[in-house]
Amino acid sequence: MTEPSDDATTAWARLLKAERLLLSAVERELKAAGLPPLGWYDALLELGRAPEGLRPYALEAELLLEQHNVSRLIDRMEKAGLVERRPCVEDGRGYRVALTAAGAETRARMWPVYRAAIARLVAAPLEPGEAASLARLLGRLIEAARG
Amino acid sequence: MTEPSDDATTAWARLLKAERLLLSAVERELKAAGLPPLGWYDALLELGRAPEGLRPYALEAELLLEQHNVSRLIDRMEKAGLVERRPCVEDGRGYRVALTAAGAETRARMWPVYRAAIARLVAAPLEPGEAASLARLLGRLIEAARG
DNA sequence: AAAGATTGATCAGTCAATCTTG
DNA sequence: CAAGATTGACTGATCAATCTTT
Repeated sequence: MTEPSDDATTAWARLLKAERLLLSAVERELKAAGLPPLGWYDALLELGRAPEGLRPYALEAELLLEQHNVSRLIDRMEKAGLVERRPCVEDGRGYRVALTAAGAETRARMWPVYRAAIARLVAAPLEPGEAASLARLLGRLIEAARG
Repeated sequence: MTEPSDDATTAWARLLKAERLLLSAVERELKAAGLPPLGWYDALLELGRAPEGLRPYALEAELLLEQHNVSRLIDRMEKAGLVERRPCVEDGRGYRVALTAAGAETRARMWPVYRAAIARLVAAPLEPGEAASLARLLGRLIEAARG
């Protein structure tokens, strides 16, 4: 079948629209609170799980970013003092990126704002169980796009 | 309630991830076919519904773009010969944007590529009826974000 | 003053080329 | 040569200021 159903086309259009609307609302709230953009949160979160630091290529896979974008994201976050580059003994080509204390602190300040936005924009509009349904359906799309 | 459920948080994370993955796949395919980015398609589609042209502020609302971004999008599309700016008798501050023949033709060439991508990325991974469920749930988020 | 639209400056993302080490 | 990472040049998005007309 090469013809998508109307339902599939509507779902696709709404996926784009919902993402834009919700993401822009979240970014607006973070900015209003004097906090960094959401992309930084994701990076800080991943790095927080690896006290010894992560290789850029590992961040690349987690964040769905390209190599040069990771490189520049790390540049900006390092400049802001939130992460640091540490030499890597096992592979001289690369290094490890690790959270600084300021990075951990910034992530901690971002979460309440982020959490409140998710509660209002995602949890509140849905009936109990619908969030799980939505997560399941989106999970199917993600799996299929990867395979 | 200010604490989102885990389901809501998962749904949010997957909304971001699914949108990124699917959109980047679609953009890749359009580019591989020598076609313009998806944002142009949306604009061409809206303009195709209004033979007499649309005011930029109307496009702004439809496409969820900001005024200055619409202004520059029109610049690029006009430069590519796909739309034209027409004087507007009823309001001297603005103008109307209208499709050219080349714009209509480009939109027609984009649709088969776009349609095939939606079929593969959205329709194929879901069971019958699931696309409708997904569309409904996303619609709820969109409504709530607007209200 | 408010609405419609544009512009210059700056910041982030992308492309292609490059550099270093495995 | 392949993998990890960076850089310069360009394109696109954003911020703040501006201009014109209502």
